[in-house]
Amino acid sequence: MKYTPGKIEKKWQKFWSLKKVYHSKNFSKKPKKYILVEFPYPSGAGLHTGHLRSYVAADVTSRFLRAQGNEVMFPLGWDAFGLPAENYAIKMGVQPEVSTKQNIKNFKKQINSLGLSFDWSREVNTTDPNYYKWTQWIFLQFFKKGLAYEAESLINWCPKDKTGLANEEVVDGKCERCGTVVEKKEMRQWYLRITKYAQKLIDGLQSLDWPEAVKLQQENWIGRSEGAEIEFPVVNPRVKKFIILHGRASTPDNNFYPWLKKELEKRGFKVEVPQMPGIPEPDDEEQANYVQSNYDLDEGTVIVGHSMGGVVALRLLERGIKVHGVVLVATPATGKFLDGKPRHSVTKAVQKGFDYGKIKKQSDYFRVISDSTDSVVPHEDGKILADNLGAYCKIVAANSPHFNGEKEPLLLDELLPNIKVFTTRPETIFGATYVVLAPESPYVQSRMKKSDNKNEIEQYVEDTKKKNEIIRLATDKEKTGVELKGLKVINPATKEEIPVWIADYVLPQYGTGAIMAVPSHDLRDEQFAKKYQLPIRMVVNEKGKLQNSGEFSGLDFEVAKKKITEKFGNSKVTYKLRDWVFSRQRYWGEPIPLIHCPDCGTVPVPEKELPVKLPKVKKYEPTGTGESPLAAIDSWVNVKCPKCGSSAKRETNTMPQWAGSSWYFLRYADPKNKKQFANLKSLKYWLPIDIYFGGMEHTTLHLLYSRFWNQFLFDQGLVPMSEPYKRRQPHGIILGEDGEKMSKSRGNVANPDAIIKQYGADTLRMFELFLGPHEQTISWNEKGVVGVYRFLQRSWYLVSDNVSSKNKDSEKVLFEIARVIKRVEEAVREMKFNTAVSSFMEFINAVSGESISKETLKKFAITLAPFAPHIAEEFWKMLSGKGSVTTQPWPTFDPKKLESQISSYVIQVNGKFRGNLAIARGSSEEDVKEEASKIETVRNAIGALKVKKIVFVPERLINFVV
RNA sequence: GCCGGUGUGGCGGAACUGGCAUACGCGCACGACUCAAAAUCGUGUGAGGUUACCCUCAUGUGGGUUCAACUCCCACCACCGGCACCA
Repeated sequence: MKYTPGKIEKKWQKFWSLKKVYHSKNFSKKPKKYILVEFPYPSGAGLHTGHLRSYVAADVTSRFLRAQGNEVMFPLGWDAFGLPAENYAIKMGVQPEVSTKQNIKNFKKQINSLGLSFDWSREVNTTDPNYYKWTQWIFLQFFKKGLAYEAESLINWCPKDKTGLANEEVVDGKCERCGTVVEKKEMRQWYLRITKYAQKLIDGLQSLDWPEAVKLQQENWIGRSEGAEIEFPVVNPRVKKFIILHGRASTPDNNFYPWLKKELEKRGFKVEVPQMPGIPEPDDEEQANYVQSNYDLDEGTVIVGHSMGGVVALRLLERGIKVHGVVLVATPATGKFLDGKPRHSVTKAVQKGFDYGKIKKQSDYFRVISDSTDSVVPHEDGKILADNLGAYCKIVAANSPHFNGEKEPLLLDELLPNIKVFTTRPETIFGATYVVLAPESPYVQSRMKKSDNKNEIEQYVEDTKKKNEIIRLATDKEKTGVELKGLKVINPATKEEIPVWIADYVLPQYGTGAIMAVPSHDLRDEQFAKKYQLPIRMVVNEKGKLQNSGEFSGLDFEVAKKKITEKFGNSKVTYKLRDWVFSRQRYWGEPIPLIHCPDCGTVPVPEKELPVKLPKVKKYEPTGTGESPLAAIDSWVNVKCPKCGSSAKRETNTMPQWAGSSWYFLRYADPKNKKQFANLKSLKYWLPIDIYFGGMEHTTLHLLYSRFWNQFLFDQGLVPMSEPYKRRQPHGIILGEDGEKMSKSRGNVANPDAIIKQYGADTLRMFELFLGPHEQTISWNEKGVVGVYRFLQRSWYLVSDNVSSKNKDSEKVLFEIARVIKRVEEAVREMKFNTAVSSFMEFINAVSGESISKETLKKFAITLAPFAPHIAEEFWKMLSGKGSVTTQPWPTFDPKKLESQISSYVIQVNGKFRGNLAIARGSSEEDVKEEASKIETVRNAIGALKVKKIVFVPERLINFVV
């Protein structure tokens, strides 16, 4: 009988499917194992050898664990949303829905042709509305907890894919998918606040059984660094005095006034807080009179007017008083109040109006600060004032509504402009000889116009915008920058006035977007300082002791770091991780379930209306304008606000491909649930995942994102564990035969179908494992396939030649079968599948020609089944075993059979191999020594020399030292 | 630059806890079967010296520890992967 894989494999695949042998039960009494492989996106190209790496390994593991008596869940599904699927549909000129369905069908066929033991009863598909309903639902939980937010900012934009990208999707300044150089684009985008979980994501790694390399890579990506934030006050010699005008019913002793006075005085300014007349219902003119006649206001004065005090400040200027600056804090402009209570004096004062034309000329600058949480004065009033005064209006969240807190630190920032820097080396502050701002820094924007070299700065900022990420981030590039002339800051340690520069080597999104430059102890600062001839001062010597550092000189740098941080700043931890850009301007993704209402703002779609289904459209190509194709579908976009019922519009951006894959492993536990994404009881039974097989390339993408989602869901009490993946098993990349990455354009993509056709799935499976260690990168080389095929063929003859015999096992066979079971068991546990295959081959080589029993052949079939399940089933049938080989318990072996009665000793002289000795097990050192000494080669090696010492390792080795 | 990893025959690779380096497979050579070929089976296959037996040298390089090192320690080299003007 010949081995014909083509015939037997189809048959058994059908059998497994019909008998549902791989379906796993919830709440079985057996111990559970959850084995997971990364679910594929069903591309048009079909399954490739890269997929096989983890699928086959995970399949072997699953089958092995089943045989060992576990309830094993080994599911698969489809990650079918996203750019590749959409691009493929565009290319084929069909709807993504259609091509996706087709591709899934094809994939499934290929997967089944490999005999993989997936539990198809748990299949999920991210594009199925019953699935993405829950993706949307989870998104809304993020939204409700303030972890999904909308912001306008510079993001990475891929001009080819015509969509925004997350930071993780940009590799070397290029789009991770298509390799196009990304651009920076100012866009409104949805973000997930993954940065809030930065620390948790680092901490969680500790307890996981993951390869160190993977943990490290995630840790580096999150990029925690400890340092300090230090403020460098801006020099403004013209300001001598502050006068704080309190609000309508206040006194100088309440609100933030005493605190602010103290803070300003600490910095050497004169501060006055007049006790205004006429409270609680004052007259603005009367108060202005009082201030005018009792206090000196001049061009060195800054007036801080809080609420009604702001109105008085404007009145003073209207009268012709000149001051240096005016800061209006929560100052009313319309006379309307949010709480509806009347404040007649204020309304009366405001409604008289102001002569803004005149007022504007009386102060060098105006600044308006409103509180977004104000419960009295609408913050829109601030905008009105700012417009009229031509000033910059800042809307912030005050410590206490209407700035009624005892401390309002944001005010201090406004009154005393300073540049806040982040540094990991605060101990070098005495060497900070200049400060550098990122060109994108908002401070540069507001300061630029006043600068002495305005044009030069504007030009530099413009130039920076035009540079793409690659050029900007090239480290070998010569540093460039311009000085912000007319601006100086004070080094808080040395009290020196130092210059402020703008340079693109400082990045806007890290730290505070500003640095203190210490050219003596930072290479980049040094390059910059040398080019622009800025001073360089050594402050730490080679032995790590401070010098030229005032009272800190002589201290060890570690000690100084602590002390200096305490004295001049605050310790601060920053992360490189950035918030996750979560919207895409493409069609084929989950619609973001939000509605924009002109009155109510952004309103979530009510839960019972989920899923927000992706509408069917004719044109789904990207628009390129930064808007999703969905925006063009009026009938879908226009809806009623769920809160107030007025006309509103749907959010038209879709989610990135990473959304559906961020929680799919939870759905497998309870895939058909209509009321929840999965019930807690099922999750408790199955999770966490025992082994997660997948690629290294997902370490800082899917693996990080899904841990974040899971941790969030855990915090909401929706999942039972904070970490989903107990053990991670990455695999090496399979390169093409030419040693290059497999790609269609190179034409080096290996097609598994051809091998299956020629040699069968069992050969392909075992060959794939035999190629090399699972974690290692390997080149696909089909030459070796034949070796595995020969092995299966020899196994076939071994079994078929012995089925009808009544042989007994020879001693050798008993030893070999025990050995192979043991070795395979160990190999699977340690994921050394290549050596498992070797063990099988050695077994076949060793027992050919031996007398072998049916019992032993059955054991062999069960052991082989995880690797080559089809042929193993056939063996099982031939050997008249009952049922399926896949449901047989793992064979046991007698460990005593492994201990031969004869020990083979290695004989060494001076550590060099000189011969072997076969001697009865348990022989004494004396006996071994005597027998060994008789061997000629050993005698020759010892010769006339004297044996000084004998090293004896029982049952293994004897070494004569001469 | 920083952080990981890997270096073993012609090739893919194995070697437990320091104990016969090169298992297993490919390839190659020779032989058997055959009219012949393929397939299959058998034998051999690290390098050099020696026609035998045997000796010497070999696990990226140089050193060290040890009776004994692919394995442990130190220094260096090469390649692969990740991060990277991250203050």
